[in-house]
Amino acid sequence: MKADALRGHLDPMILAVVEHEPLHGYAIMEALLERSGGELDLPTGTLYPALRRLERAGYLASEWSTVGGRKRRTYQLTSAGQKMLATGKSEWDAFRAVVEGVLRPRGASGQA
Amino acid sequence: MKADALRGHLDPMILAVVEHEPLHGYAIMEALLERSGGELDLPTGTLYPALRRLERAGYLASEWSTVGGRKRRTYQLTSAGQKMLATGKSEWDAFRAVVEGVLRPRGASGQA
DNA sequence: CGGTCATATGTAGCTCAGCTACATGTTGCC
DNA sequence: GGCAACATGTAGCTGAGCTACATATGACCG
Repeated sequence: MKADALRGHLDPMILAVVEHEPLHGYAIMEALLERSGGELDLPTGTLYPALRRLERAGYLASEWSTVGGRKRRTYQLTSAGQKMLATGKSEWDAFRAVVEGVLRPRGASGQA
Repeated sequence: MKADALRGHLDPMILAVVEHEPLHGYAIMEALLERSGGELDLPTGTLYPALRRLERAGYLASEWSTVGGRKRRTYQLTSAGQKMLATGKSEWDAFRAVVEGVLRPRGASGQA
């Protein structure tokens, strides 16, 4: 998958992954990989800054813990994050409709 | 629509618009606007550089003409452009599947 | 005849998200 | 000892789409 394609779509995807259960960064990476059927393999240089961005924006809240000697920073969705996720989903639907309307127009005046 | 969302998806959309008939820049803008139901209103600072980029890449070929005293640069799809459009469409399908798999997972192990 | 809108094309410069590459440390296995 | 998986993070680059600006013609109105 091309890198640019993700632009602006990654944030809601991350929020969606922690919607029902808080997860730490590494687990979020694995969840994205699994939900995408192995397609979405984020580099750490993408994920961790994104998580900090989302926390700074108030959509995620984090908490440190130690499990088996390893430090984890666990993120959970805030209420603002829930709203943002809902917004993101409907924005995705709108975006998808736009792209498909252009890529595969049907009906009235689109076709030559 | 957020600006970032378009990243990496605009190119195939432009190619799709000139798939069946060559169009000049301004007409491409209008076609995108129409096919998207008024959602996709590109600034000229986005479209014209994009067209030049696509031409440089060999996906479009352009030709100047004058209609009613106004100069037009008309773009048509090259054979490389046709291939690129097909590639772009299937990449879009894959991307869409990834996003929706993450945003709205169903089945096996995704849900909490 | 002057103003303004639609038509038509273009450039300069900014922004910033996702990337590559690097840096650090633990646990577990061979 | 060494390597993989686990776990988190920063510095710096890239480039596409954006804002703002610049230019020019034709059409319509008063």
